[in-house]
Amino acid sequence: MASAAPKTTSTTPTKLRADARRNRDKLIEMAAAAFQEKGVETSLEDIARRAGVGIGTLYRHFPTREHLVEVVYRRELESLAAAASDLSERHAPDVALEEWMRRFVGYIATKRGMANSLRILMTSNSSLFAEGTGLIRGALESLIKTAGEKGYIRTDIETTDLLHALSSIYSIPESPDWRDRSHRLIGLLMDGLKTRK
Amino acid sequence: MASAAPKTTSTTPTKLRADARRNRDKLIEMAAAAFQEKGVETSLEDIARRAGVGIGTLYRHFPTREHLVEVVYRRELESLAAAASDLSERHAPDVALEEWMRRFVGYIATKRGMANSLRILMTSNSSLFAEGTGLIRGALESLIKTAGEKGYIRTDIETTDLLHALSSIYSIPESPDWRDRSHRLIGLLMDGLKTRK
DNA sequence: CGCTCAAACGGAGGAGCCTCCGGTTAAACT
DNA sequence: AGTTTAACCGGAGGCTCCTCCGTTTGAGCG
Repeated sequence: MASAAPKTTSTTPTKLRADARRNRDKLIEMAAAAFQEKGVETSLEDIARRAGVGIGTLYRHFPTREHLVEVVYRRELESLAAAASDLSERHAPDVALEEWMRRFVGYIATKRGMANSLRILMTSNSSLFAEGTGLIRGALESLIKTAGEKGYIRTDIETTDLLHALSSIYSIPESPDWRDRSHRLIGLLMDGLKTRK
Repeated sequence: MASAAPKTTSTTPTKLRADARRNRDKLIEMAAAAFQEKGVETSLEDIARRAGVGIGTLYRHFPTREHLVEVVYRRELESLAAAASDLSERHAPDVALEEWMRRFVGYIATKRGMANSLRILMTSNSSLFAEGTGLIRGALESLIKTAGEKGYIRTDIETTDLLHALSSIYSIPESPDWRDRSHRLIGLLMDGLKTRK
């Protein structure tokens, strides 16, 4: 009964008519923006409106709110992972690492508050999250590795440990200076990473 | 910010105007019936209609769907627990135990399918569930105890074990003969309980 | 009793959800 | 280029949610 969900990767493989693909992309883009500023509870009708399509079109592409959330979520995760190699090319390894951690924090910041809705996704489609953390872990790992090899930071760092340290930012209570706090924490971590053992 | 939720026990202590209490009780009763036959997703408007009150009245008493669900849930839990002593008075200890287990099974049967909605409650108000299982455990325990003391069943039974065995019925896949299966399981358990070690 | 008024009622109204289907159009074929 | 048609579009419609506020009523008091 409840099986065989169609794949909905952001790099959609299924062939779509030109107009369909256009609308789909626009919807994802607008949904991302809307989720950002109003949380996942935003009106779907509003998202459709912003994308300049009818509500019917939205529902055809994403039969469920969760489908849409999933695609947006995965997309952001992928771009965050991709940013790692990008930053590596453009900056010194330590700068790249720090900047990436900042972005990571910025990313999970937007995810607070919609924890409840994400939980539904989490239980119904846990593979998404497994993949997701895999991607992130990989990105962080490669940053650590190159920075370590080139002598910018120590080499005895466990990726998992650093990831945990970053994730702990979740638990910093909501407050106006949340961003500052998390950035200070990252600074602290960087100092620690640069310490020769 | 999110704290100090008003107590909503089924034995409501807060003084209410006569009409208010009447409506409240009627609403709970109808909600229980509606949840039973259509699941927790039933239209609240429908519940109000059945209870013969306006939707506004429903929302005043239960600002949230979850509030209503909680009250109904707790009520049923309490009556299930209360049934234990009732059965004890009316039947031989072993019969009482078996009958109670049947009712228990019947109860959790109605809770399948609305697992998702209950999960929200579970995370937001876990004390309810702690209390709930406590009540149930207590009821089962006293049934086992008297049946054991009077020599109807063996005395080396752990309440928790039996409870687990009963709860495992959750995992029996949905099917037309679900009820039969679970009753056979109970029969099996009873046979085991009567075996002198 | 009859008055008073805080408490309770109830339903209209604005907004969102989701479905359904007649109209539109990209793209394959001739 | 013209035709065909399957894929796609969009919004009206039926339903539910939840709030807000004018009206009704229970119950304490003179």
